[in-house]
Amino acid sequence: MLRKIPILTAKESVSSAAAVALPKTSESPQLLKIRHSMSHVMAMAVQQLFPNARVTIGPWTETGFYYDFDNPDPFTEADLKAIKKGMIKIINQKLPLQRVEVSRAEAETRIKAQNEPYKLEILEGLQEPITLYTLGEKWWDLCAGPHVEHTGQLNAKAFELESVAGAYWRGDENRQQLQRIYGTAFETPEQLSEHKRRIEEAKRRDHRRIGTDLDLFSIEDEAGAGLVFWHPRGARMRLLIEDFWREAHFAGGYELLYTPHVADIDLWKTSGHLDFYRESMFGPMTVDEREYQLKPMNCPFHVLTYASTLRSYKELPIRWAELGTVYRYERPGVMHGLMRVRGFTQDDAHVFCLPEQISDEILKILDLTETILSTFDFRNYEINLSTRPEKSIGDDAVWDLATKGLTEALQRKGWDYKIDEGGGAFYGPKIDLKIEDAIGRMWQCSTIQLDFNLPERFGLEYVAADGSRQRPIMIHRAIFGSLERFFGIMTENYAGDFPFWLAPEQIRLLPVTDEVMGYAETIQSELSAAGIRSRIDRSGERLGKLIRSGEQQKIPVLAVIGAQEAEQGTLSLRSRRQGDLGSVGRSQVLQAATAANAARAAGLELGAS
RNA sequence: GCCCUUGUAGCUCAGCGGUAGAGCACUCCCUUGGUAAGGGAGAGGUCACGAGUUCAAUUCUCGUCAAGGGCUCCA
Repeated sequence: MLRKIPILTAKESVSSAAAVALPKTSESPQLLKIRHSMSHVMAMAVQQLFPNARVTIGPWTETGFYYDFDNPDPFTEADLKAIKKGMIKIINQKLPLQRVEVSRAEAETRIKAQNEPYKLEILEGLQEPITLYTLGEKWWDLCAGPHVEHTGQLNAKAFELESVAGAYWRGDENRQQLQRIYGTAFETPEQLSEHKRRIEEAKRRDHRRIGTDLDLFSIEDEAGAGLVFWHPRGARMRLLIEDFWREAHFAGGYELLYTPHVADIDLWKTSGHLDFYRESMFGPMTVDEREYQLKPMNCPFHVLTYASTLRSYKELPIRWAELGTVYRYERPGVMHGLMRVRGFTQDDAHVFCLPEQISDEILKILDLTETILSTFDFRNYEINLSTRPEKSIGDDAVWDLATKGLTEALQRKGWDYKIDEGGGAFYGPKIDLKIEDAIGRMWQCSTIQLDFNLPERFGLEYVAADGSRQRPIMIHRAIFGSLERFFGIMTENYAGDFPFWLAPEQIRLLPVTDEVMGYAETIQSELSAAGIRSRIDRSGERLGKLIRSGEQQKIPVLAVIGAQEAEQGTLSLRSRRQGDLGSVGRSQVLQAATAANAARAAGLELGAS
């Protein structure tokens, strides 16, 4: 008999294909006009309602538009409603938008007549011809366009004002704080509702929500902002991730290090971090009249480890990795769940190698990166190669060699990449990798950076074949970046529906009656002995409730145990990803679960019984 | 750090100048129930923290801390 079970397929769990496509602004010339014009309509509506509001800039963004105002009073939610109404009125009037070319002098006269100081400042930076757009007869704005021909081409049912936020004039925090109103607009109401659906979807996946619901982690007021508490379920997942990470690194020829959490502040003077990042570091502490610093980076420690003995060229490449927890002072107001915290764990590694080894080493890193990320179902990447900036150290020959090494490795790997000319750090070129999640968002996690600076500062050497002392090339790399942040991204990618191997509780045993509790306990100890994470639901509720709780907690496999199962030595399996798996022998379940863990699989593979 | 919003039970939220409520979760009792909520009872709150106004503050004002949306920043 077929049962009606809402089944989450593997496909759905990682991607929810949308029927309505939502182009980015830059991908649709028409949408660009709509959004750009919409911001002008909004500005006009605002000035009708708030005559004291001064206009500044109002560009489109990839997902909508905004306009920054200088207004004596902050805008409220109620104001947004009124502004929206005003916009609809303007749209319905089908006002023409017309491009007008004027001389600088005329533009200046017109702006002064309207008392718009910000516009005047914008004008200073413009070159002739100066263009402005009129909206109807009374309102106009300095603008290069393009715009729709008249507001009738804007759909009054396909736009929304979304939020008010503070923003600085010209993005400079020392200048006037402005009121920014964000909005979005589409060609059709269907697109708008799809846009809203996606916002809801992102909310549903929010790792902060899931972290609380599934009891994975918390951040405690009493302890301080940006400091993460891993609860047992989250800690178990983190451990699984770390175990996998270690295994992959040993297989990739790395050795692991453990280094201290604090060290003499001189280390950070030598490394140069103190000069550059003092404001982003936790303050120093004095012990025995010596100043110590909580570590914001692991690299100096790895460098010291390298320097602890004389190295031969025969030892290179040296690959050392560490899950190193670092602390950085983040300004209040910038923390965000696990994504931006003050204490986090870098999956940091440093490779010390010869110049001619660069290409091979980078390729190995790219391979390892792919191995690790794809295990979490991140398979689409966006790669950037950043080259030498103007202000930088090291001589041209080394930069060329290094950049060539990175390029060569990317080509050998067969990955497409973009070049960010001059985007490298002052101390070396780098490769950054972004991963795409299930709903199309890009997240930068992995980074591979060459560093000519630290080996220099710490005087690192190796003895070359000819007996001379040479400076090794140093590569910094992180794959997850921050373990905390990656955990957040991964959680949102899976929407909390973790693959079988990673779930903190893999199988929940649901006894139909108390009579089968003994059998359930036997199964549970069998599973535990095999390293499979299971629990018996002892709440004593009816089966329907047990199922509901299990599904709400996103347990990958629910195993119903009744008199029938106890008698036959089976379990009735219900998988979140695979649906009803029917009645399965206990040894077969054990086998399949063990195999799934070993293979780090998303679900169980049950052979014919 | 800056702008706006918020902070009431573990979670989601209601409430209000006279000292506290709901749903879910939790505990106990009844029910032994077969694939997304069985019934009943109970416990649980310095209303974030500090100060001020007031006869009286969870409620109003100010400050602090934290969270959310942005801005700025991010080795």
